[in-house]
Amino acid sequence: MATTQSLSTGTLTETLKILHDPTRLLLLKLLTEKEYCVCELVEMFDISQPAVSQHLRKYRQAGLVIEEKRGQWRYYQFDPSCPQSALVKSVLAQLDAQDEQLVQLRHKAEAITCS
Amino acid sequence: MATTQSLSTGTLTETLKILHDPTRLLLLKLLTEKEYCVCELVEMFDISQPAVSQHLRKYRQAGLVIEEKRGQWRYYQFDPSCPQSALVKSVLAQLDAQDEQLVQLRHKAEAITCS
DNA sequence: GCTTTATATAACAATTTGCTTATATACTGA
DNA sequence: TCAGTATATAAGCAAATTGTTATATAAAGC
Repeated sequence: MATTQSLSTGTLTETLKILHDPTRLLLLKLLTEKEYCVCELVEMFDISQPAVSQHLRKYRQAGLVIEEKRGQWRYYQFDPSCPQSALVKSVLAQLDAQDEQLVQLRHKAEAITCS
Repeated sequence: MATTQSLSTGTLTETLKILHDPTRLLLLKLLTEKEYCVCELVEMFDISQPAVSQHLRKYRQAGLVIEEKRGQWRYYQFDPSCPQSALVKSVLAQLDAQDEQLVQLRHKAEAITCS
């Protein structure tokens, strides 16, 4: 259950600005479920590797994700302790669990292993 | 208490796209509290009348607000029965009730009467 | 050290956004 | 009917966004 927090208009709208892109919203939804390696995400989404990298950078700069370097790879996951956590969770909770795009992405993820 | 609903990625991101603008977010926050006449909003925000009108149009087109014509004036308020209602409420609930911009707007509102 | 693989950054084009000013529409009251 | 007030729409512009391709960086393994 997401607790209510107090965000300024600035922080709130900055966070919404990041979430409003469909690709990025789905990306973050996945990152709340488990950690993903960048190369897995690149295979799952129909955009170039730099595009994925740039989306992740936005999340990194906003402090919404945790990045972990392991060997050649970088793993990302949602940071549940970030100040915007309650907002992000309540927004993502509105997403239909059976949303076609989301289901398709999860399906793709199953067939992919990084390394 | 906002109930959880199921929105598609499309509807969800379209709604977030509307909410991510600071002016528009504050505008909608006010419209959830009580109805406002356009001319009141124009006096309260430091933007031109067409700018306010255009923000309201976005909300109207997204089905988030109710418009009521009374005489020469048009009154707007948030439509709590819209499909995105739970999302909107949970987003606005994250806004600090003492947010400086919000407090200032409410203060301005007190000094304004339309007609 | 060189090559391969993973990832980030830079530079750029197309599109979208949020304002502005100018103008149209519509209601009100003398 | 005309003038004033309220609101919407149109046109135009600067800034921001999201993708692309090209390139830089860094780790891994031969």
